[in-house]
Amino acid sequence: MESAFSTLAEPNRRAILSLLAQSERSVSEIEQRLRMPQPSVSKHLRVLRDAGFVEARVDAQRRVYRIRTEPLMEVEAWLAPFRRLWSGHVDALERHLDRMDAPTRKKGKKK
Amino acid sequence: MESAFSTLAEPNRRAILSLLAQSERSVSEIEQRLRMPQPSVSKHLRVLRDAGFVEARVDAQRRVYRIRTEPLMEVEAWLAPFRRLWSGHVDALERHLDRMDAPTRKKGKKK
DNA sequence: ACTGTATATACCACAAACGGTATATGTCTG
DNA sequence: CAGACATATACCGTTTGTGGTATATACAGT
Repeated sequence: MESAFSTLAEPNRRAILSLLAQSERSVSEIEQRLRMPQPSVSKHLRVLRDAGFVEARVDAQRRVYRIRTEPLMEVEAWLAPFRRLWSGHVDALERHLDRMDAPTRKKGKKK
Repeated sequence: MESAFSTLAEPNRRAILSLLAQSERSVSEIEQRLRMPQPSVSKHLRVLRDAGFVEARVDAQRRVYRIRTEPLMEVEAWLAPFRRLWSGHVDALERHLDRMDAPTRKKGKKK
């Protein structure tokens, strides 16, 4: 897994990060909240950790994961030069999202 | 290719977008500037177009591609909730840190 | 219509990612 | 020490993405 972007390409990993954005969580907490099998959670956390997106704290048998911001700031930095292209009409995003699939917004968009 | 993020996972595609951020370009211009084979450029442009990142204008035999901002704004929107984790705004973490070493910190924000 | 140019697509081979299952490692409790 | 619990990893099969090459489509100029 080369870059921050390819790490974020996976929907489950983005979900994990969004969850961890609220507060740190143990593996089993993530497993329950996101309803995904434990090996899958561990594997995605491994990828996220290798890419620097999360770090783990050991608490007895648990590993509590929390976000590291550096890779996210990388993404932010890559995005920065494009921001001038839309700074001015901010509501274009809302129109776009509304057009996509309003009823089933929680998962990724379909093709 | 499901999401905006998986589209951005490819380095060549990010390079194309960065190039198009400066100005619109024809396929052959992209091919020359990025030194990648023409079929590769066309294929990546196809993916970018399907994901809404670019659109093409026809100019005789040329297709001139330019950026569309909506998917980039999607990324920006996904990133937004994380920004508080590193921004200079006053949130709980920041107040906590301020309490720990108040004397050396200035109160203004960075920008 | 023929030729050169610009761009798109079809096909193939290969590598890598993902989900699922089983198993290994490690830690706590009794 | 056993046995339960928490997490990680190994293995496997399938899918998907990517680069390369060849070819198809479209337009321009003569």
